[in-house]
Amino acid sequence: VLLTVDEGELKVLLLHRQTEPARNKWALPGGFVGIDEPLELAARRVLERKVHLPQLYVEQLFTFGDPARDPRTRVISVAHFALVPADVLRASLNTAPPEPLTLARVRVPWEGERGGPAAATDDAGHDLSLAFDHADILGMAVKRLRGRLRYSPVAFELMPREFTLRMLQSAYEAISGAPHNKDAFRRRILASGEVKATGRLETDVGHRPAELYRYRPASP
Amino acid sequence: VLLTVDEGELKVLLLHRQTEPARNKWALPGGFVGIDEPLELAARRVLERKVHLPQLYVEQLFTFGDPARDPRTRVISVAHFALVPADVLRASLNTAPPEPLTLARVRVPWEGERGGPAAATDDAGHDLSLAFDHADILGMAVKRLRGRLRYSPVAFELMPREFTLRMLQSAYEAISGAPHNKDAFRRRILASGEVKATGRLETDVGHRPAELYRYRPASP
DNA sequence: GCAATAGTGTCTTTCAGACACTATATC
DNA sequence: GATATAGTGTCTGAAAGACACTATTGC
Repeated sequence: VLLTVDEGELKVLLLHRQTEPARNKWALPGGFVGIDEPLELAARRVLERKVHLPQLYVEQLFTFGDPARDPRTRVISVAHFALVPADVLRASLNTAPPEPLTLARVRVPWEGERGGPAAATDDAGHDLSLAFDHADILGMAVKRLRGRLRYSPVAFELMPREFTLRMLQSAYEAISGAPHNKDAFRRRILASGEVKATGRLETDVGHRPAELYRYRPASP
Repeated sequence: VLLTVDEGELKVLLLHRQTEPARNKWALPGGFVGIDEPLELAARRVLERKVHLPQLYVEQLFTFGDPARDPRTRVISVAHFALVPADVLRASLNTAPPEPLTLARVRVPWEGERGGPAAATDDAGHDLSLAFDHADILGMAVKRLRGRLRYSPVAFELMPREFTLRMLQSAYEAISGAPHNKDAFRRRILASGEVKATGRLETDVGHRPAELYRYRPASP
């Protein structure tokens, strides 16, 4: 489940299936694990084949094993989710071989961290038909990402190298699906010591430019 | 990973391996998934075979798939963790067939939710030798349980039907590995609306008896 | 009465939300 | 100068920690 925040919205990479089963539906990228291959490496390899992306954040999500989830035979999927900054992903998609893939908006029909299936929509806002139990997997990824947001610096994985605090807040809001308090957000992020001011300002923004920051992982 | 809190300490059910590999080491209960069996059902079945326990809390934990984790062949384990009140487990162990199993103390060499392997010790406090990567699995279970503690009513799964707030706090402390503030703990639990006073008091305690409460899941 | 723990009241600290205000780019 | 957003200062309210105090059982 490759997620990103693009233009203030949470998006997911989907592939258009050309073969049965679930032909013409949209699916999360997937593949088989090599007999001597670690699970996370397999997830990275699958993504690498679709979009050439080294060094992205990958985390194991959940293992889906319902006997009926694939009509062909018993398939157990160790789902992972990955995060990548939108600018990096866009650049990668432009150089990738022309494949029937899309970066779809994620529509989450529940609030907070309650969980449940999620939908993907096209640019017009119409739901895409997802293959197999991929709506459940997508929902689980969003739930996990929302949970990580509070206690883990995952949001920085979605930022370019230098970013403004407003950009970071916008990513938080896209993920959590709720607005955040500007003052409190700034105070909290700055107090966390996880960002370092560069002293430089953004340019060409038509209003007072914000300072650019970099992510600096906390030492302990 | 069957965990419980017994006598104020976090404990785990371990089986003594009688056969190679890892002979004479201690292992978490495990087994193979049936070809048409859901994953969580398999976990429940395995536990049921060891200790007859209906209706216990089971949650998928993490899937361990390192190619070298079992010396015989590639084995991928979808680890689950389960919670059971100590009194229920003790009663069940007494009626179970005499098997080489133990309820070992869990020793967590890290603080908070940092994660990492955990150890199991005998009553004298000496570490037991754990089979395969089961120290990693145990550590992951403790990490997850500590994480659940704050935002999820899992601690009630470890309580008998009626319990005092002090017992509940003791379980929290055993799991988190850190003392809690009594006043704040009481306020928080009572304010959560997840416990219902019974009006009855504990008896034969040699000091002022505490009121007994029951768990009442929050409505929404 | 003594020991031990249950349970309550209050003060302080911390932190998030709300709001108002000043600052500084582009146009 | 207008506009829009960046960034700061201050008040308030919620919740946790600290501490002191009262309550109630068995012995």
